[in-house]
Amino acid sequence: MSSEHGQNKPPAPTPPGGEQLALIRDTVRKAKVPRAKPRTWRGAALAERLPVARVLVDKGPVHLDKLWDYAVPAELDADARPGVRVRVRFGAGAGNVREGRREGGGLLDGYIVERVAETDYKGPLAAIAQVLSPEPVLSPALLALCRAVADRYAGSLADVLQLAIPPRSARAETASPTPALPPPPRPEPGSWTRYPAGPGFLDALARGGTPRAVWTALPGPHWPTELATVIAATLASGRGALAVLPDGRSAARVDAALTALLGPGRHTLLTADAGPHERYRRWLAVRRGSVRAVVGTRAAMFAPVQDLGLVAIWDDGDSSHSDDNAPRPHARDVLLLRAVQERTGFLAGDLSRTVETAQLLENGWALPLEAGREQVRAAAPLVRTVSDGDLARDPAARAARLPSLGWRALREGLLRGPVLVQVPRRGYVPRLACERCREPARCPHCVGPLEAADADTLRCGWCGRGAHPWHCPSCGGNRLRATVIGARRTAEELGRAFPGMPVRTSGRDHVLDAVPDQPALIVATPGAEPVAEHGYAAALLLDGWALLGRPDLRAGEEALRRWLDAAALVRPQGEGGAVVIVAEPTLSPVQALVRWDPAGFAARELAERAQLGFPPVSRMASVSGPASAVAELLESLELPPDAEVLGPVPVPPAEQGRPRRAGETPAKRGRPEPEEPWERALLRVRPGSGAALAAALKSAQAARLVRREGPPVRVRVDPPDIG
DNA sequence: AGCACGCCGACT
DNA sequence: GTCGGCGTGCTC
Repeated sequence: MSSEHGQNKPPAPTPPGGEQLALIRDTVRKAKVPRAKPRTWRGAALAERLPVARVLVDKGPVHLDKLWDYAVPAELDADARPGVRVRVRFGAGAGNVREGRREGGGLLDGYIVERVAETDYKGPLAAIAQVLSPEPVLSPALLALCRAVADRYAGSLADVLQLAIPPRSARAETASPTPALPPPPRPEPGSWTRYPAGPGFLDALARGGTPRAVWTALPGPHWPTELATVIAATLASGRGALAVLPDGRSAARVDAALTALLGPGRHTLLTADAGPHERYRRWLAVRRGSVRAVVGTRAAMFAPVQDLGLVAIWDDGDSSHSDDNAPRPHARDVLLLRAVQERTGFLAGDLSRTVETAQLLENGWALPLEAGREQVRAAAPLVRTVSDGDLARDPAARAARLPSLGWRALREGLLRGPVLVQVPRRGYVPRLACERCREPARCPHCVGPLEAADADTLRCGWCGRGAHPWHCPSCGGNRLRATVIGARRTAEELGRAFPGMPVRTSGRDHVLDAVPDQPALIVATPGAEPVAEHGYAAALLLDGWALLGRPDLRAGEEALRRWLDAAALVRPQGEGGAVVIVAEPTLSPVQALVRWDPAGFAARELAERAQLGFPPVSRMASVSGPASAVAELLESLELPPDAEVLGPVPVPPAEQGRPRRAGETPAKRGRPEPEEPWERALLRVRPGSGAALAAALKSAQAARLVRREGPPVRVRVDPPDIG
């Protein structure tokens, strides 16, 4: 009975009597699973010390978001340490003492959170079925962090653990741990001397301090090395450091800078493209303390760095810092929680500045790390604006829709090196606008945004009605600004305007990392701009109105961020670097670019948000789903007294997202519900009540799930797209 | 989520 | 008299 139908599995330990039934069931159910079969341990002796394990079940519905007590068999005593992955039987009947009957209940994965002497549970404990691996992957610090993240985002601990702990790869665990290298010597400040507070910040880190700063990086190629220097200074104190970057490209640049600074062996790169096995191997090396510094993309925000001394984030305004999976935590906020919980230094670095980091400065939690005006002038290109009505007289330039100033900048730049042309992504433009006054075109029936269904048809993005003869309600114009011309067509047109000049494009599908230092036109969409070896000679930022016209609270902030990112790749003004932006010169993001003043812009933006009661000054959450389900959830919410409910309003079909998992039939009463229109409500609380709001949402959501009330409702704390 | 227990209608 | 509907509640 110990062989399982010829499968070449290791022989089962001889079970105590009366267990055949369970073995047979497992064999029949999943004969292909090559795992050691879990035992039921009935009658087995328990561990002598601390025979109770408190287990967090990894998957399952939200209301399982609590600890369960299991007995620890003596045989598993040594391996069943806090933090290890285990399998437990869970479900009705599992503990039922109808002898010899069921050993039922499914096997679920989980983690031992602690070992204790006694249980509060009145009833017989089931035993842990199996210790999957003796590797303690869930440390107390990681658990505390994940709990805090789950609370902040009204999500379940199990969901957060899934983001924080990579899937196991048994092979990776067998590698013998290498001892950590000794702390490196304290690094030279290098280009940090351009910032008055820079050397002091490095010094504080190197001496074991925990300074907190918002760093507005000077334009140019130095920031990866500067970030690496900050990490090296923290390592010099004998502590670890963690830096999170928005994409693999920028993470690789900082990784390379660290290698140049420290050589190999003291740091590791944690990004998705390493593959699951390699990722787990590196993660383990970090957890085991072999490697003290981590550079990575957002999943690295949970990296179990030992004795963490600094957490850093680069470009926190980039949307890829929001995780895709529930509860969709933002790397900046996770790192802020870590900085507080693990008492570390904090650095948010950026060429621009978000309102969130502006708020850290305003309330005094962090200090600014900024260069003086003369350093900015020395590093930044000359920025000029041109309104796009002003078309060049040159026929080739007219054909490429270039204003004269832009045309000149391109022509002169190309004499001295590569020139960057930034074009908003096609499809990035959410709505049409009046050609004359730029007033967004709205549906005459429901005020939704109008879209161009095809060349000649207008349709409302919300209600779907057509709006054929359109007139601008504010200026009476009847011509619409259509779509943005995409990168590829822009490249074709520029190629005709500059015959013989090489034209390359970099966009979503094929992103260029770098371009050589030769005259060429580089057409790129925002975020995909290649680095030029010695900087671009010039840049032309086209169709600024498209970035600014997005119906989003962050449109201005985001546009400025995109422009600064591109303009920072251009040579300094003193070396002839020039930027021309095609946009309305009076708009404040445009002016902030011309003055190279992201800090001032963010401060004004923050003040405005405070005035309007918008995040991050207040905290918001969105609740969306079928109208009746949203209404029920709102009804059952026990909100803090200062909470406001905005809406609900209809959700345009395009934003409803994919339907929930298949096989879920909302109609249980036989009465098939018609697919109900979706609604979204926003909840808003004053500063300080964010935790109460999240707690209220979490318990209302849990109550719904426990009672299986209708279709699920999507809850999101800090929704990114409030317009 | 599963899966039991439990309390009311039409069937061999 | 039972079989079985799915409402309610628990799972260490």
